[in-house]
Amino acid sequence: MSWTDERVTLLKKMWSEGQSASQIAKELGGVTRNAVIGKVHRLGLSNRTGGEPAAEPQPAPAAPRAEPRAKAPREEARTGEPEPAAEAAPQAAPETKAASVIPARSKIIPAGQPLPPQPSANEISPEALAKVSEVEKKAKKLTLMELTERTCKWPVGDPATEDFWFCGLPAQQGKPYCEAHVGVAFQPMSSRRDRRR
DNA sequence: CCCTGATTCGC
DNA sequence: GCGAATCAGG
Repeated sequence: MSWTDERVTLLKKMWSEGQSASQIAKELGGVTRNAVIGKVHRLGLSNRTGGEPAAEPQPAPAAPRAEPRAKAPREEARTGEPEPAAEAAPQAAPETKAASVIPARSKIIPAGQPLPPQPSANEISPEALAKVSEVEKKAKKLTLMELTERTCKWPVGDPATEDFWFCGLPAQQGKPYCEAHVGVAFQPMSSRRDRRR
């Protein structure tokens, strides 16, 4: 496979959307994530800050090459790159209609089984809920059959309707949900403290 | 172990 | 230019 115009276009699109190199590679087919990453760099869009070039001055003009080639171990010397890479999380809206985001508890729960924990809104941190609502937009919306060992199995919607799917985003290693859903699924004891009953 | 991107360098 | 191998990190 070669980097045709449309393949590059798709690459750019997905990369700017925040898709991972491996996801892009799968989508494109015929290439590995390494190929994707390599291309991304050659295209000069390694900096995912969609907008600006983030002008990065070239401080150190490559120092003298002590020992040239040779099978010697890689030179880890990074001439210079303070770049804190602004990880500005677009948390924004604190109160994102979170409530509607919680997986609806159907009235027809079979014999009460493994449905994921479905805490009530009032006992989850607003941040976590906000995160969930954000993530939901990017959810893969998988069907039961499409879930795998490593996809988020958080259910969304009412199982009794067509509007039901599973998150499907990459799950946290060892956990059944993606980062965002792990956040609302597993809470520290402290938060459910005075919930005596 | 799973995954991520970054870099090098023979091709 | 390409991308496997490798590195570094979560």
